[in-house]
Amino acid sequence: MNIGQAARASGVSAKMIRYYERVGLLSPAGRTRAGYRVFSDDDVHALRFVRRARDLGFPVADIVQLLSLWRDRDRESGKVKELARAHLTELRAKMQELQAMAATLERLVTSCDGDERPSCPIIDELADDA
Amino acid sequence: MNIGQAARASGVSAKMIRYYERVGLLSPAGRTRAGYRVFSDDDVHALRFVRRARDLGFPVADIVQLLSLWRDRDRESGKVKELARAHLTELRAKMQELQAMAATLERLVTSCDGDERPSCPIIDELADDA
DNA sequence: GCTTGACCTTGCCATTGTGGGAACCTTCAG
DNA sequence: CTGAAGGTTCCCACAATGGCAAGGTCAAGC
Repeated sequence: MNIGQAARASGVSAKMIRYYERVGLLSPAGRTRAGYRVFSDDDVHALRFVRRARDLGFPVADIVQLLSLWRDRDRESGKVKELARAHLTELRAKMQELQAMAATLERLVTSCDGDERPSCPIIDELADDA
Repeated sequence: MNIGQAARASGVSAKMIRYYERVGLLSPAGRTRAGYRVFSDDDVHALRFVRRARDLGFPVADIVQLLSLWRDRDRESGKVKELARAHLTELRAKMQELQAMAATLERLVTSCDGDERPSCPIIDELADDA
């Protein structure tokens, strides 16, 4: 099948399939004589794998590892778990950053009257000379 | 003062000061005859404002608005509050995305033995044929 | 006055993953 | 044969930040 069909079958856009190939996440697809990429069912399977990993927020670099572990019949599940755990730690760190911002912002939003008058604790805190 | 001093005084890197000027967040700084940018205390004050807003995760486009509201003696605090509230909504949305990923990932990590054997629910779920 | 080091200038490259569009070629159906 | 749909590559853009390189400037010390 060609790239459009593979895209529809996998849920990965044609654009991204080309990108993944370019950055080495996927090995170069075969080509017809005219230069069209050709995909097998296995390729589509791999694309779905990639999409699911992306949906979990794994960066492309991690997915390279995950794909290789997936294909390794002798993998140690410990390695997969380590990757996942490290990523989970990343996610939690980002969540905490956002959480901290949100907490401050919430406090400010709550304390601001938000009417037609200029007095505004939000602006005041941003402009704080301290 | 020159850009390095302004950077140290504001906590915004020289690189970012130039960037903010280039993208129109800050009006172009004055220059010495030699072409060095010159900053006033007011400029530094604005830079600190920008840094605090960035620390709260406001995108540059929002900060353009916030700066203009800060300078507007007749601002309506309602407009500030609206900006802040919209950003807070964004933050919460991102947190929820991350939260969903983290929840799935946590379930998977917990269910994986993570030893030297290949069996791995994490890989299984990513590769799921369903 | 000259050298040296610190600091300034601009400009380009990289990041991360995704989309948009142009210019051009291929395939297939009518 | 022609036209539509879809493939190809390449460039651009996003957001915000850092790094590096080549070159100009300034101030201090000799």
